[in-house]
Amino acid sequence: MENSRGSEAAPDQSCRTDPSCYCQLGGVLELLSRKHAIQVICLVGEIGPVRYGEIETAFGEVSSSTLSTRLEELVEAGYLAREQYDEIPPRVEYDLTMTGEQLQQRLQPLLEWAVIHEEFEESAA
Amino acid sequence: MENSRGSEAAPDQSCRTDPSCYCQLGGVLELLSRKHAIQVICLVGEIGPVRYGEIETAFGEVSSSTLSTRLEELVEAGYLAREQYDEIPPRVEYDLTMTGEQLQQRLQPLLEWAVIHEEFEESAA
DNA sequence: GTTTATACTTCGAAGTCCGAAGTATTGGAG
DNA sequence: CTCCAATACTTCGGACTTCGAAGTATAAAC
Repeated sequence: MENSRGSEAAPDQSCRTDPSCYCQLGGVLELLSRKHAIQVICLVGEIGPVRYGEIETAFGEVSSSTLSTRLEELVEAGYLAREQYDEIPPRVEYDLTMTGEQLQQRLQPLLEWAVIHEEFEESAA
Repeated sequence: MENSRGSEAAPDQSCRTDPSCYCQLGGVLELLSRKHAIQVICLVGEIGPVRYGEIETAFGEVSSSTLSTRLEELVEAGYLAREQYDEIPPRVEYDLTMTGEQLQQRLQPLLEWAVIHEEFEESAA
C-alpha cells in the first residue's frame, strides 16, 4: 500500500491509466493468443465474406481441426459471423461483425509492420 | 515466373498487397500468439526497465516457468533486452529494444481497445 | 455406382502451459 | 555459527492445445 497505483479491491477505474492492468486482460487477448487467431481476423477483414475452404487454402499449412476450432471461438466471441447456405455441396461464409472490424483495425498496423519486418529479417540473414 | 526475388515460388513481392500473405506470417506473430507475450511487451514498454519480480507481480497469476520462457524468447527474438547485475540478491532488468518499441507502438492501440471493450462486456453481463 | 465437392469431425500423438517445489547466493538476525 | 530473507529463475508431472491424416454427410454429375 505504498502507492496509489497498487490495485487492491477495485482496480477497474484506474485501468485506463495503470499499465499493469494490461497483464490482467483475459477475454480478447486470450483468444488472440491462440494459433492463427490474429491472422484469421485480418484475412476475413481483407477479403470480405470468405468460405471455409478459402481460408484453409490461404493459410496453406493449417490443421483443419485447429482452424475450425478457432473460427468457432471467434464466432462465439462475437468477432466473426457465420452464414450457412443449405446447398450441396455445402457453403459457409465467414465475415467480420462490427466488433470484429474494430478489432481488425487495431490489428492491421501490426501485421503490416510484421510483413515489412519479416522481409527485413530475411534479407539480413 | 518473372519474380526474381522469391527464393522459392514465394509470393514475396505481392506480399504487401496480397492479404492472404498475412496467413503465412511466422516469426513475430508466432511469438505473439503465445501466452502473455503481447502483455509482456506492453508492460515493459510502459514501465520502463522492469525487474523479473515486478513483471510476475503485475500479472498476478502466471506460472513462472511460462513467464521466464516467454521472456527468454522475446530477448532471443530481439524485442527485449536483459540486463543482469551481479549483486546479491540477484537483479535482472528487462527493457524494450528499438525493435521492441516499434512492436509495442503497434500493440498499444489494441490493448487500449481491449480494456475498454472488456469493461463494456462486463457491464453488459 | 463411383466420383466430386465442401465443411467440417475424430482421435492418437506431439507440443505447450501450469503451479508447486526446488536451486544458488550471501548479508543480516538471533 | 546457524537460520532466514530476498531474487530470479529451474524442474517436473499432469493438464490443456495443436497437429495431421482419415473419416462423415449429401446429392448432383459422369
